[in-house]
Amino acid sequence: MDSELKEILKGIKGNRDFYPEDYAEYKVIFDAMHKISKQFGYELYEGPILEYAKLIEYKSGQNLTTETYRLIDREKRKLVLRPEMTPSLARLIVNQHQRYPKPIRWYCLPRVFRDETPQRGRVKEHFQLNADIIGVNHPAADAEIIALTTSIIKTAGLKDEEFVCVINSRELLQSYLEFLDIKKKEEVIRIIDAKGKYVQNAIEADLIKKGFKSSESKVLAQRLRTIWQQDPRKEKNYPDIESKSDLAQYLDKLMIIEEKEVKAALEGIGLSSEQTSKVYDFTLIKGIPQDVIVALKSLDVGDKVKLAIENMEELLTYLESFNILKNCEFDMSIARGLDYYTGIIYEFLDRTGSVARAIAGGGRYDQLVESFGGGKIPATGIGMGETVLHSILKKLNRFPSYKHPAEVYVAAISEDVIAAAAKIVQDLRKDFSVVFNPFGWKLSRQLEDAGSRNVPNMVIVGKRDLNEDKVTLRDMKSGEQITVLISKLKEELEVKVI
RNA sequence: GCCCCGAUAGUAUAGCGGCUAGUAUUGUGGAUUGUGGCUCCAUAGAGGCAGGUUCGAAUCUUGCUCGGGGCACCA
Repeated sequence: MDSELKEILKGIKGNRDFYPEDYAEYKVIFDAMHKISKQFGYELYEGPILEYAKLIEYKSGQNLTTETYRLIDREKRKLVLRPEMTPSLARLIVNQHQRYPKPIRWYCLPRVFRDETPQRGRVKEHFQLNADIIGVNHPAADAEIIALTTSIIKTAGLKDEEFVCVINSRELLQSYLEFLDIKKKEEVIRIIDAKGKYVQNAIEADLIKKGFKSSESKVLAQRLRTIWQQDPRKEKNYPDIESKSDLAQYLDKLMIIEEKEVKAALEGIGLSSEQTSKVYDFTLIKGIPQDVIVALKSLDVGDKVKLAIENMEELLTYLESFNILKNCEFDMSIARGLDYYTGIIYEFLDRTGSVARAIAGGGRYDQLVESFGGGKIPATGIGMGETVLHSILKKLNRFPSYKHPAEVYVAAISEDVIAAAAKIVQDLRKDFSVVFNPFGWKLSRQLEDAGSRNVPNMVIVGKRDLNEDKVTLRDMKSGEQITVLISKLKEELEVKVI
C-alpha cells in the first residue's frame, strides 16, 4: 500500500470513528439525553456547524482561543467549526425570541470541535448536550436544569452515589470578596480555582528535594492530589502510598499543605493576612447544602452578600422539591466559568475515581443575550459532553453487550420461493427488524449467517410448507421449530420479540 | 506546546540482527442438496511512515504520524 494513503487511513488525531459496537454504547447516552430532555418538555433545535469567527469572539469578548478550528471559505470569510453551542443559541435567541413565549426550554445535541491534545475524557470532536432555560431569572430554573442533568446521568447508568453536583454562586463569591474590600477579585478566584495545583506543586518540589527522580515525583504528586481532592477526610486506605514511608506522611498533611500554599499565594498578590484568612476560611465552606447555608448565615456580612445567601437558600428548597438534594453539595471553592456566568454555577463530578474531569457543567448567564444586543434576557443552562460519562460507564462496565438490531431472519430455501419470501419480508418489516439475503445461498449457509449475527428468530420459507400456506419458524437459540400459517406468523413472532 | 508509555494481518499474538515474517481467530469461496454454531479444504490478509547504522533491520537508532496516560491550556 502507498505510504501516503496509509497515513491518511489512520484518520485525524483526536477525531473519532464509531463502529456499530462503539456507537451502540454512545447511543445509550444519547438516548438518555433525548428521552429525559423530552420528559422535561424541552424542544429540540439545531444550528450550523460553521459560524463566523466573530460570533465566538463577541461571546467571549476576546480573541479566538488556540483550540478553535478556523477556516476560510471561497469568499474569504473567516469561519470556525463551532467549539460550543451557546453562541449559536444566543444568535437564534437574539434573532427570533419574540416569537416564543418565555420561558424557552430548548435542547440540542451538537457535534462540537476543539483542536486540543486528546486526553482521557477529552477529544477534538465530541457531542455535547446543551439544555437551556431562557427568559426567567428564578432559582427554580437552575434547579430544574440540575434535575434534568441528574436524571440523564442516572438514566445513562450511574448510581446516586457515583456522582455529585457541586454548586456555588458566583454572585456570592464576588459579593463576599467585595465585602472584604478585595480589589483583585479575578486573581483571587483564579487562585481558589487552582488550589489543587498548589498542593501538587508543593509535594512535587518536596519530593525532588528528598531525592526522588523528577518524573517519579510528578506522578506521585499527581496521585496525592487526586486522593486529596476526592477523599479529603481520608476515609479510604491507599496501600500504594501507605506502604512507602516517604509518602505516607503526606496523607495526613494534605490539608495543612493546602492551607499553607493557598494562603501564601493570596498574600503574594497583596492581600492582608486578615483578608487572606477570611477568604481561605470561606472557601473551606462546603458539604451538604443545609449545613452550608447555616455556616454562611453565621458569617458577619453586608446586605449584598446576605441577598446572595438567600438566593442559595431558595435554590435549596427547589432542589429538595425536585428530590435531587441528595445528589447536590454546596462548595464555596468551586469557581468555574470565570467569564460569562453571573449567578448559580455548578458542575457534575465523578465520584468513582475514574475521570478527573467534570461530567457536565453549567450556570446562569444573564448578560449573554444582552451582549449580543438582544435585550435583557436571563438564561441558565448546562453543557454535557458524552466522552467523560462514556469513559466512566465504560470503566464500570455498565454497557450492555452488543446486539445486532435484526429480530427476524427470513431464509428462502430455493430460488423459486424468493418471491414468496420477499412478500413475507415486506409484511414483517411493518412490525419487525428483518434481515433477508436472497442471494441464492443454501439454507445451511443462511442458518450459519443468522447464527453468527445472533439474530434470535428465523423464518424458513420453502416449497413443502408453502403448499399449505405455511412457513417454519425457528428459535435460533433453542433450535426449536414449529410450522405456522403465514397468516398467523406475526402473532407468533410478537410473543417472541418483546 | 511539553512529558511518559506504546505501535507486527480486521482482532489477539510469536519472533528481539539472517524473514521466504509463524500461530489463533475473523473475512471470502467451497465440501454435508430443507436445518447453522463442529470438522475439513482452498483463498485473502501485517512489522505506522520516512531516514540512519549494518553485508544484512520487524528487531538497533533519529524524526514524524497515530493510539493510551498526564501537564499546561480550555471548560
